[in-house]
Amino acid sequence: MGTKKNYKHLPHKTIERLSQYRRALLICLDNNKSHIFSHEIAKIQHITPVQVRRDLMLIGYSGTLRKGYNIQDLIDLIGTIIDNEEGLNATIIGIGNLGRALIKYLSGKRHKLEIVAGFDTNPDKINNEFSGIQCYSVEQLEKIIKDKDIKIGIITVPEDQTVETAQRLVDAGIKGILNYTPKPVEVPEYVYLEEYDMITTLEKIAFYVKMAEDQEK
Amino acid sequence: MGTKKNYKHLPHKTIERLSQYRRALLICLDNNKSHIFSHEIAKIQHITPVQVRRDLMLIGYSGTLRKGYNIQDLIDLIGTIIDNEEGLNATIIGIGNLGRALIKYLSGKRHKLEIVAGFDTNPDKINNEFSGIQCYSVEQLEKIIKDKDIKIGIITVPEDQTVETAQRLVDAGIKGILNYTPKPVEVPEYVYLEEYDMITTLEKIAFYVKMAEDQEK
DNA sequence: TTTGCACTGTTATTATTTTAACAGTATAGA
DNA sequence: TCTATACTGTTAAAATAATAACAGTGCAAA
Ligand SMILES: NC(=O)c1ccc[n+]([C@@H]2O[C@H](COP(=O)([O-])OP(=O)(O)OC[C@H]3O[C@@H](n4cnc5c(N)ncnc54)[C@H](O)[C@@H]3O)[C@@H](O)[C@H]2O)c1
Ligand SMILES: NC(=O)c1ccc[n+]([C@@H]2O[C@H](COP(=O)([O-])OP(=O)(O)OC[C@H]3O[C@@H](n4cnc5c(N)ncnc54)[C@H](O)[C@@H]3O)[C@@H](O)[C@H]2O)c1
Repeated sequence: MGTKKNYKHLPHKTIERLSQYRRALLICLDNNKSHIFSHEIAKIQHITPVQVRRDLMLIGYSGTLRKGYNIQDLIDLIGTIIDNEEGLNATIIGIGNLGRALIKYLSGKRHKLEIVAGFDTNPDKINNEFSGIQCYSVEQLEKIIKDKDIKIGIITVPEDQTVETAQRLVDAGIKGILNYTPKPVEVPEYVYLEEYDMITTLEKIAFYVKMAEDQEK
Repeated sequence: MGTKKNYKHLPHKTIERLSQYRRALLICLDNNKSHIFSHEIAKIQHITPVQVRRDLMLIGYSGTLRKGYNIQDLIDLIGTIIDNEEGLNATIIGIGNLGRALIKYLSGKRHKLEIVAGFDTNPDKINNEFSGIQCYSVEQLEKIIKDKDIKIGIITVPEDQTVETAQRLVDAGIKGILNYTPKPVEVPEYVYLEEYDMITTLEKIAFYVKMAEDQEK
């Protein structure tokens, strides 16, 4: 057993929750709190206190009895686990409605995970800034990904441009892709891919709303 | 054992995948295909053929040996499971960048799950249409939710308006909420809640990209 | 007309994730 | 100083989800 934990074996769901815990903790910190109980975190995240404690156990963090967890320490520890020490650069391809919403939301939020460029094909967008992020022509995609050492690409182009865009990102050496278009993409196994489609979430909600209604009858 | 399946006990993950299968199938239908194999569906969704077959088994659908599954039939069956027969109306609160992206994406896509109204506080938005959807003043929220029988609310207001918005939706009788703001909300147990924050997804990607890099060394 | 193949459908097994149970302990108050 | 309380940390059990194993079957080619 070395001193360095192997966070490699943390459950996927724990990784997701750690990110969520940190966001909640940052808000608590703003409210001038120094400590927080597992049941308080749990309430915010709609989960059980046990699950919170178990996650924290897995990352080897200990709180103080009757005081709870030190918020700043926990934020820092979560940072050492999920952040890349040197930081990780990301880019958004397609500066339309969705792309702009995401840029605006992310810009300046995370210093270890920064949007450092946007790309578009529309001349009206190219060479303009959006929420402080420069938009480049897609023609420069490969060059700028290399120059700025961009590792993560977020795809928000029109559906019919998705496959080509993903391929170019992969070829340019990107390591992670977040695809928000409804067109699923294929990537080599060494590229980490996540896809999100709101319709899945909405239809899931619709299903459970329907189930609840059927129950009533 | 009645004739009607009790889809109530379908795994949550299966529900999500059914929605995804249907989206993929609709695309295949456009391409003039009549049948599809489990391994074809699997490829699109980045899962295994076994998982596809298992999901279809759970909903009681049988394909044809050596021909695969009838696409139209499967689409219809998935519809009877996840759609509400009479349709389900939804609304988006906050017609900013994100709200507009979502409205545009959803409008006209699903006839059983329709966005029938938008709400905003900004006079420039109110009484205008966005992708064919009328935007109303939030002052009319309760009235229009009742009049139009809206069951699902999508929240895309500024963060500091989230809690109040959610409360009003609940009070107005909404049954499902999809919260896209970074502020977690609390709702009664009879309201089905989903929250999505891109930062979770991005930080998860960052984590696995980092892990992959550490591996290389 | 038989054999191999390429599929589906189902059961069995394993892995992952959540929940429960409970032991341990510092603090506050009697 | 003792005891109840309100927490944390850990192990055990249960629930959920994914994977594997394999039986069944009809077509196609020989
Ligand atoms: N996953 C979801 O929940 C979700 C929600 C809404 C929209 N979407 C999808 O996101 C995508 C963007 O939606 P939007 O509303 O922002 O659309 P949009 O039309 O407003 O934006 C698309 C942008 O991409 C640019 N573009 C076009 N081709 C390009 C290329 N080859 N390279 C780079 N940029 C290019 C366009 O100039 C435009 O600025 C669409 O595919 C849409 O279906 C997904
Ligand atoms: N979950 C995610 O991944 C994600 C991504 C991007 C943005 N966001 C969040 O989504 C929200 C919207 O982002 P945006 O970029 O569209 O912001 P925006 O400022 O462009 O839009 C917000 C809209 O809400 C309206 N509004 C303000 N108060 C309101 C109220 N009380 N009721 C109804 N409407 C009201 C505003 O007039 C505006 O039109 C923000 O909270 C943002 O943080 C989430």
